[in-house]
Amino acid sequence: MDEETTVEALTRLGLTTYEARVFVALQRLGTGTASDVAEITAVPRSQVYGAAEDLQARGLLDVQQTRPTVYRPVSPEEAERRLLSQLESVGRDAFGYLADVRGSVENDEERSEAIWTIRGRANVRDRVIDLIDGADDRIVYGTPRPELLEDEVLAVLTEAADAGVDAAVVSDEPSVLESVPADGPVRVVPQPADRQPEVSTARVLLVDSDTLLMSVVSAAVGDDDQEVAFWSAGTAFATVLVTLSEELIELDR
Amino acid sequence: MDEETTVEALTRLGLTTYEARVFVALQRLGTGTASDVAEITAVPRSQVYGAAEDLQARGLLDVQQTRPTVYRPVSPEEAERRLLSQLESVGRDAFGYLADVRGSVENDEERSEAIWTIRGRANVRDRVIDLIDGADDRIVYGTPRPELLEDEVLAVLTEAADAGVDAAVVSDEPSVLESVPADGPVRVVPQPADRQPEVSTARVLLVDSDTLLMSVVSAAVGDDDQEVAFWSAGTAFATVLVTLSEELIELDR
DNA sequence: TCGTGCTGTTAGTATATCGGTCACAACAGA
DNA sequence: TCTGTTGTGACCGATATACTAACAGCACGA
Repeated sequence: MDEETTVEALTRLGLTTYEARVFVALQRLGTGTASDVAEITAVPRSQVYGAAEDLQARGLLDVQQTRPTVYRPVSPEEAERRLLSQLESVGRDAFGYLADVRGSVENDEERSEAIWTIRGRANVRDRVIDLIDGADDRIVYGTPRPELLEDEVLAVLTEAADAGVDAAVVSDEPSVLESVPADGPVRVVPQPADRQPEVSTARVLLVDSDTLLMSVVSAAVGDDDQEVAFWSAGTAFATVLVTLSEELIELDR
Repeated sequence: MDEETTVEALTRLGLTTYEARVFVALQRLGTGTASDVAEITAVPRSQVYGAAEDLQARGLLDVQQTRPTVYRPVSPEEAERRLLSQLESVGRDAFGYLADVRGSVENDEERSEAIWTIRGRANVRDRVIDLIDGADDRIVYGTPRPELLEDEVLAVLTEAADAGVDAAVVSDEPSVLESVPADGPVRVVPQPADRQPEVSTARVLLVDSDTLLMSVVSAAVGDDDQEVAFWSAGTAFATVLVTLSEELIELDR
């Protein structure tokens, strides 16, 4: 992470480019005047004053009212706390309102048989966790890649298993099975190596008899792998797919 | 909190106005097509597609690849978690870098005798907490207004007192003193009502023998009160001011 | 006392992002 | 085949913001 990237990150947290640059420069300086700041970063001296005023209003720096004015940034840890807690409180209000109005518009169209798609590994993982959370009866989680049995997933699996749900991890890859604690409540089900359900499947998740998620990783897009998943719950589709998947997996209870 | 405010809040969390409107509309709908969304919110139908794509990339909605395409937002709680954790990780990187480069530029100018000013009540409160955290020996915190003895401040006072620091709250206002638990480690020191140190003082904080913060509330600016504070630490100024303040306060140990 | 350089403020320009409109081809159902 | 809807892309204009320039105090020294 270099300075430019840091400035960009700070703008994503709500600062303007000038504010971010001034703040970073002041961190490097410890304390400094507008001229000091303008010297070591690409902000015109005359613009430092306005940016600093804004930063002061956000609680990110203190001001020494002398001539010349001297600025003193709060510590990075302090700044992180303040910025994030400001954003959190903004978020609390907004999402509270959303929870209120949720589903407030009638939607005559009955969208049954829905199959939803998700892009991005983190997003897929979050949906997996969501679906596991809703399990009543049993869960089957399969992947040939150890990195796709994330800690968070394993945690909710364990949690569900502790709550009485039959939870199993299946794989043809020993390293995946080994990452599940042997003495824990989550079962492991090895698969024969020649029995690949789908060639490029990244994850399979079955929950109860009517919920399924399946993902693939396409190496094509951009630099890094792009995981794409689809899922369905409470639909006939899902039920059929779950049954199908079960047949492909040797599930010795 | 109405819809417009919510949209604004979401933009502060990094969404564009269109993205925010689409997301809010989908919460109200449950699920919906681009046309559904365009109907109940001020986003041209043609622009819904792009906004939804972006929201999908952020993990805020799933997509049903049918014709017409149907969108399904994640729950508000889920969305809040994802947005904030995205921002947090952005922040972690940035502030990690800042902690590295901190003070990396030599600053020959010795800025001793610094007195720093702070604007905004929350910012003042944070600095108060910061200074209390650094106490070794004793803390005196005075205010005539019960709302300026915030819970967070009382908490760190108690924490410090538990750690062996002599912590005292002084006030001429009984309601302030009553908000300090009588059986707790923080002492209370009543002041005679006629003994106002400074007419409009909002807070006084003394830490050890060389740190002081003092704030006033000016009713002039804008609609709400604007608290302004100054503080100094480790300076001769501070030492003198601490001594001065002590004389104005009847500190019977 | 009169420069000279620095400080802080303000007006002003340029540009890029984003909100908003329009046109159109692909598609589905009648 | 006709018609309304869908999804895509080009286009425009306004606003925010990065950036420039000019200038009036103030400090300090010749």
